[in-house]
Amino acid sequence: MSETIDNKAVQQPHNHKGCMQHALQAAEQICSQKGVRLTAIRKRILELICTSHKAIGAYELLDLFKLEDPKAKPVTIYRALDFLMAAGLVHKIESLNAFIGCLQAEKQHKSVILICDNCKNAYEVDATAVYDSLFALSESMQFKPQCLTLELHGLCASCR
Amino acid sequence: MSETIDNKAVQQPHNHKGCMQHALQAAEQICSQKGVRLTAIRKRILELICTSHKAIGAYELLDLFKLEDPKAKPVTIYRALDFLMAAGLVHKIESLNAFIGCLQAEKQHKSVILICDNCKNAYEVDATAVYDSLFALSESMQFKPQCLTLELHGLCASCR
DNA sequence: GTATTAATGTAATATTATAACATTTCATTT
DNA sequence: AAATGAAATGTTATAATATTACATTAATAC
Repeated sequence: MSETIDNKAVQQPHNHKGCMQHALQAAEQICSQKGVRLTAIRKRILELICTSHKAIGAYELLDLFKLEDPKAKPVTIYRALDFLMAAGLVHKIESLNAFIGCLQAEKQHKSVILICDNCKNAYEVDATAVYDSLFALSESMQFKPQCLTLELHGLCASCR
Repeated sequence: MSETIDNKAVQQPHNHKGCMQHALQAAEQICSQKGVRLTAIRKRILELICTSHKAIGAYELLDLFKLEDPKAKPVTIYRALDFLMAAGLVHKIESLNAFIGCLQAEKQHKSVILICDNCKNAYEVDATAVYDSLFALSESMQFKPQCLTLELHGLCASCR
């Protein structure tokens, strides 16, 4: 596995090819570890998602995918997305109904997604402290936490 | 304005009528303060939402509202929801595409929504510490935070 | 009372997501 | 390599969520 990615660095202008390669390598390894199949469709959808750091909608993906497979249907995309999300390779941004590639799928992560409403880039950054605080709160409420949606909209360093 | 509501108490079995009354009173006051109009439709939609602590979908609301106004259309509901959200009286739960009444609209609040996946109740609880942690993180990333989606699914004290 | 703005009515449609069932592909066993 | 069973994909249809555009009515300001 290649080295991990630095949260701050990736939000600067960067050689994006590396992100894509990293994501695909991680995907191959994670799927083989889990004994699940990264099929051609799934891999291609992941590539399309990782083409940029902007969240992409399912139907946008469909349009792109159709360029190569004109007979593709929505369910093709949603099935691939379900698989990729279950594998932790892709996350859904609920507040956008759109999807981003996970840059660090190989690490178990506690992250927040920072979404720039100007440039539309969305980055996952580590938020262990936030999670700790949330877990403490849950405990005090006797609430058993299972699945967190944590999305912060705003303006990124470049756009503010 | 009546006394504030205790986070923990509201999640126990309680006399729900109080919640509803509190929400409607707060709504009247907030709207009059802001100089906006809590029309009959808007008030009724808020009442319907506050009927329970379960998040309710726009089309479920429409079905209920149609019992009284059979000619109502989706946009009737979405307009009311937009108004109520802008006034801070209702929140959308993005991970459910559904809506809950805000129990403490009169207080400026930094809250997380705890959603029980068993009983479906959703409660907003104060999460100032979580926000502090998030703001510190934002600052370190030079990210200017504007709008947070913070929804924690799990099991509530009664259902765990 | 008239003008202006806000709210609502009405119709149509856009966007997002899933269900149901048939067929094909892949991996395993024989 | 053929038979089997499970997983993936193909195909059609439809469900669920949300918005646009324009007409009409109601409230507020002058």
